[in-house]
Amino acid sequence: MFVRIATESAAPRPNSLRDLGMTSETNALVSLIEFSYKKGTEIYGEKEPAEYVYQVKSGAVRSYKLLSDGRRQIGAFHLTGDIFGLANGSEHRFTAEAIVDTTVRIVRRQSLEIVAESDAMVARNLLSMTTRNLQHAEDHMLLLGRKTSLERVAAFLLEMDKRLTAAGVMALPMSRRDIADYLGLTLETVSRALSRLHELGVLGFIGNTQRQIVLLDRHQLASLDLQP
Amino acid sequence: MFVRIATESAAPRPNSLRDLGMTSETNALVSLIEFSYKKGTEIYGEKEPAEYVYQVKSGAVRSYKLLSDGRRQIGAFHLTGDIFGLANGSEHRFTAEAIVDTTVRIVRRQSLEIVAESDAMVARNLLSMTTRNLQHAEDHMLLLGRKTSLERVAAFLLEMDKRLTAAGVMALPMSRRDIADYLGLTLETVSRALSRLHELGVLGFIGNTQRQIVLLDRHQLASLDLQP
DNA sequence: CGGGGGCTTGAGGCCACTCAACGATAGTGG
DNA sequence: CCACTATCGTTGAGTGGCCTCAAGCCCCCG
Repeated sequence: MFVRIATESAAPRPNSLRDLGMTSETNALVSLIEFSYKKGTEIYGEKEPAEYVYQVKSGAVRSYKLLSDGRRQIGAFHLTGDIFGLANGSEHRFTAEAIVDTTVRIVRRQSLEIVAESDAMVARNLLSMTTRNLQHAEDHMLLLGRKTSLERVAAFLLEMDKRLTAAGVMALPMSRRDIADYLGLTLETVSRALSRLHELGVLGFIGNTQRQIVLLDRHQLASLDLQP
Repeated sequence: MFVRIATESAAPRPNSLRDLGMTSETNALVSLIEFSYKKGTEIYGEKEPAEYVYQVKSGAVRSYKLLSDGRRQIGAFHLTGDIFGLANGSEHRFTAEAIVDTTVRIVRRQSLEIVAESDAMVARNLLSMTTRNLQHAEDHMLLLGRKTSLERVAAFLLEMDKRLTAAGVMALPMSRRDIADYLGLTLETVSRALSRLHELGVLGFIGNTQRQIVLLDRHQLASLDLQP
């Protein structure tokens, strides 16, 4: 599973995983290590003991649950900068896989807990991160329970737009199947919805791969979603 | 909205809301007050400032989100003993309504936060409660995204069985419509699924209302759900 | 006792799923 | 360098599970 190991570069750039666990004095307690995973490999499995907390340095990760017959529900995508695997509890509740070649930083969960015990700010950060995850799950329940396929795809595009658009174009790392399993649809339905949005002039495709999307009309897209 | 006000009875019985915020010394800081809500009334609304945290003393509560066209997704039912409204963040993310006549205990959110600042155990309890809520939401995403109607209803019955069965019979406080909006279905589909489970001999109805259910075959019900 | 809300059941329709074919692309090995 | 293959995405045709609409029953409650 672990493809490459490298100690972190010496330059102490600020980053959220460091921010989460470290005031300057306790800094030395927690070491940040990097790991790389090839496309498609598992980072950890559901029910495995949660030994580490992860932050995406580059690449993308999917967290999912499986039913015994293979139906899959992706709970979240983790993109550059995101922290995941924070399974407060001894076991992971999702399986995490690299969607593309991915490098992560890790810290031992235990060392975080020890620091949190004495540092109220660290404890607050843990809580606010968990709360953010909870809020995402709550919004996603509404999507999965009550939205139409077009609304789901529109919501997905708006979410990704906020998180990974660079220079006006959104380079999706995940496949149609991943999107479908995130939105509770089939890949064909996702494809049809994207084609429909293309016809409507809401989005355009760039290049010959279908994973680079440019949003032409965010306003119309937002009206196709429907939050309140 | 507030129907009746009563100060808590003097006898200091242990209860989780107290456990959450209190070590014996700080006890006096946080006062527990009771409020009662008539069936169908709102306890708080989505986007309202979250001033209080609640615990159900008796009755039942639904937490839900609405889309602008009226589609509703219930995120959770809160039954006797449950703590809710812990919206770590300044605004509530759900609307909460009393399903039946309900009495709750409340504490100011702010007083909890102050205590948490100095008491690591309280902080840990806040985090573990939020984590429990997150876990529930994660499981519910799998249900909403990937399970069939029969699997959803079976899962619902098993969940309620764990939480409110007394003397072998489960007295559901919520209507078919509430169940449907919790499971991402229509009330007719819920009704049909229950009828089907009745035909299969998995459950029986008691009395002339349809809300008292006795589970006759939990094993078969569990096999109709499907977690792993 | 009349009215209304909650529940069940049936008939029909629709949206998303299933199954299938096809084109395009990227990776593989001769 | 070029088949060869596997993977990914799109699109069409047909099906089916859940939704919609409707009727009727029962119970509660005024």
